[in-house]
Amino acid sequence: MEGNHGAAQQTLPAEIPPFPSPSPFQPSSPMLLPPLTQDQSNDQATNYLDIDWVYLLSGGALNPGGDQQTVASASSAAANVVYGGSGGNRGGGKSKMGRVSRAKKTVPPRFAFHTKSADDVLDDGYRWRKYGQKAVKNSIHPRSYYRCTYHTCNVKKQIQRLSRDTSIVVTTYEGIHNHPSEKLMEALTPLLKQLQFLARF
DNA sequence: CGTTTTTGACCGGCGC
DNA sequence: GCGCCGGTCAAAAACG
Repeated sequence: MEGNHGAAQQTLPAEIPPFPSPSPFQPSSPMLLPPLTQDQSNDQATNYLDIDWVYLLSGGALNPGGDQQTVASASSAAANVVYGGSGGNRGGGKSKMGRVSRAKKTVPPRFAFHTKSADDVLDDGYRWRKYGQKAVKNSIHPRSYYRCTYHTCNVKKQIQRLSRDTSIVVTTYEGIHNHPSEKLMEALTPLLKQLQFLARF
């Protein structure tokens, strides 16, 4: 979000270190959100947490007491994306401005995945509703914005492809779900029932 | 007919 | 203060 454009502009880290090895990550396997360090809300410093969980889950070991990959690298490659505004004027033609007070500017912790997949949106067990799409600078691929459709859940995620390697999809999560995913519950219900049955003895 | 996607406009922050 | 830029809104279309 920190729109520092000029010298080094790159909000999303286009340079998360890639996997050392192809991880056996299946897009259909439900993922639990890993524990996050609650942001300490530094004044204006965006607390950018960028961990390659796929790498971690696939056997990559962290140094104890060590530093995760808190990468906030910014690379600059000047290239202007020329995409003309489409002529067709369609939805969204609003000219009123009395918008209700927006959410405050709190920057929840974010973390990104690199996924090698042919499909943009990977099935993580939650239901997402797309609410935006923007062209990314120095990339021909757009970035898509999704939001969790659960009633009171405000988790968001962004999906974009690397311009260089089209097979790499970067999924950036923002926030923590306050509810279990229906797919997870569906998978867990038989186990819970069996657990209850066994607990009677 | 309800839900999701599409897509230009709008908003707020930041650099100059 | 202006303009760029990334993120969000919301009307209409698309989808089932």
